[in-house]
Amino acid sequence: MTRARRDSGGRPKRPTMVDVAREAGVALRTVSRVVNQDPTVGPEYVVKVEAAIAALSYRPDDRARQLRTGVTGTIGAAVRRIAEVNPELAAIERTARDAGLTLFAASTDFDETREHDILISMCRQRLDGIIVEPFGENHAYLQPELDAGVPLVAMDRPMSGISVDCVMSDNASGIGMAFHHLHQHGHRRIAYIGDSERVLSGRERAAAFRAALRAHGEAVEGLVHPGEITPDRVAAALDTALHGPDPATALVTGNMDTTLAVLRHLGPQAASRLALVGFDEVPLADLLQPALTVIAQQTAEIGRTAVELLRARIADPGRPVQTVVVPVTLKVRGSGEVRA
Amino acid sequence: MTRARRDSGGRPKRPTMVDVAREAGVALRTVSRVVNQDPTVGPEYVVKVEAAIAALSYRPDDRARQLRTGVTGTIGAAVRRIAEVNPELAAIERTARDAGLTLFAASTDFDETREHDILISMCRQRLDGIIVEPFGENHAYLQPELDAGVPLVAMDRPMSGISVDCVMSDNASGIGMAFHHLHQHGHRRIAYIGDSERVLSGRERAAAFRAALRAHGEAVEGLVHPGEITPDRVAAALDTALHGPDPATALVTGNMDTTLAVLRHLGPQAASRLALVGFDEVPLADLLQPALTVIAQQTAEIGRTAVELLRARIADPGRPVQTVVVPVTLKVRGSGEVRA
DNA sequence: TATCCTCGCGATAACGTTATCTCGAAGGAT
DNA sequence: ATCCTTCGAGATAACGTTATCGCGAGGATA
Repeated sequence: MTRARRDSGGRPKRPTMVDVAREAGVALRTVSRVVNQDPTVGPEYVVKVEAAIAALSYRPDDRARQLRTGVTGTIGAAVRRIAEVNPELAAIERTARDAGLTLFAASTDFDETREHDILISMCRQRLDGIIVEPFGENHAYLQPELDAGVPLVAMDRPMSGISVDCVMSDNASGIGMAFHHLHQHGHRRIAYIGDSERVLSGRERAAAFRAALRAHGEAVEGLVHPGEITPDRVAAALDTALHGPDPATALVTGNMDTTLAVLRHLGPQAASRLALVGFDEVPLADLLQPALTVIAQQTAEIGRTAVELLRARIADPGRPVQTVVVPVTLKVRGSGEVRA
Repeated sequence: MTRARRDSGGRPKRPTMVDVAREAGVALRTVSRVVNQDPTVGPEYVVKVEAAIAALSYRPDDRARQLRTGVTGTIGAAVRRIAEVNPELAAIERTARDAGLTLFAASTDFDETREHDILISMCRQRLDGIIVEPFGENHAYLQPELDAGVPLVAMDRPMSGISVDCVMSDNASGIGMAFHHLHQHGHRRIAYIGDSERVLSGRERAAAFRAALRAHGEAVEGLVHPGEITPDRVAAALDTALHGPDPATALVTGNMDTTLAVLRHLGPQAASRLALVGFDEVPLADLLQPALTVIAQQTAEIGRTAVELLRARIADPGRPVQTVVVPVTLKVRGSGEVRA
């Protein structure tokens, strides 16, 4: 057992390959070969080196290895929120692990500046590739990184100002399915409350809803309410839709946060009388009364595809940019089957 | 605009400080000084270097910097699940960011092998410190890392086999509060279903519940059911507690997953007739009927404290090991106030 | 036995950055 | 006018690893 050296700061200094080589009485390069399981090393050397590694409790420094080899074996994921229910991220982590890649995840936190900082930081760390759930308005600042060969994949929404691979849900079909489902249950006044049209997914969903209304010969006025997802804004939209002269009897919500805001504003009693289909799965949707009917995104498929797109681009930086659209499914649970 | 060089692999090669120095006509060291905002650089040099940086779209390589300086500015968090509701992790990310630290989070996924791999990988990356929500039985394999000066903090549970800083909730008090609350509402047969006593939190909570029963002169038999959190096991425990000769009228659940398993097994009708207090906050607890009364952990405080403990240890590796116990609070919402 | 490979280990350069040291020029004091 | 100090920039080593190259020993072939 060799005592750990300490540097001037007083903090212990970890042994390096040089130390191991000295301890084992072999060359530095031989230690490297043993660590990397190079088969051309003689068995007696392997024994000596492994003994020295154990004696010093040597641990290779990945930073140095990465610097030398040029690859990090790590991909980054800049998502809106880690630490919240995020099945896409879970799928990304699982897929990355299966591919032997380490995942580095960070929350952009609905903050454009933070998104910028995270992405630039990931570039400076020379990650092998980056998956981003875009939030900002303009990502043209990433063009130099793209030119430098940084593999980049957008998830849930395309990026603006640059051309990158993208995987996203079929928003239009999903909204169409929700509308159609409610229409089939006898509703004629169906309202929509959803996210702001600033982001593409919000734009697509609101547009699809307007199109559905028109296709069924219904008027659009007073029924489509995109905007910020704040309790107040959602409450106002809800009041307009439900308490006007020609009140809606059914509602489609454009994403999970809007769905929850609606449920909280209405309260359990009123909510149970309203026909409601939410876009996006909601945790514990099955425990609510009535259980919540939703348009579910294939989140696992989206996350998996994001990693596969990224791996494909890492393997072939020159391949054509690709957009994958993943279908959505209707989950009938009760709230969407309230009759008019 | 200088064209990006390509290495033999065909992938673009990013410009380095040497390239910038050549472009700017200055020494390598001067570029480094500009990048690091060294005030001793003459203004005309700053202009020249910054122009060269922009022209080449140079981006410093953090790996090389980290290797040279020895610090990564990054802390790791090995938690059971990123991508699930995890307020502790959210607080960790926020606190780390405010401290100028990058957070690297990974899911141990309730898998001891995976936990081991993640922790070792974090050590190899020479992160500045590690926060771990321990899962495995024995962490003695981390002793060499501790000796080497790797700062380590346990969250939610202490670690076994090594002595490290720890922040955790006051489990015993929480269970006591839950029991007392139900007792005050007239219940005399109160059952407990919770996690396995294999882990310390499960052990503490079950023990506290037994102690509460004894303190109130109640018999313990048939009322305390620790074990794996599978739907079948929870269902069996529930049947034993509720359908025996002397059935329980109230229930304390030992953690969120148990609470959800109970609610799902009982169904909405039966659940609304049972007095229930859950340990741990449940997402959407306010939307259930009745809304769920819980013992809430101060998750934000726990996450923040974990980072602070880690920073303190990074700053002073020799400081005494410290355990912080954070109080819990009772959130009265309805389910715990069902009378006997 | 001489020659040619082949195999396996060692010396050394290189990855891209920062830290240490040197050195020249400028400016003030004697 | 000379010396000393100060200031700012350049040359070079170093961080810990892997890749390239060289070289000596040993076996196969002529």
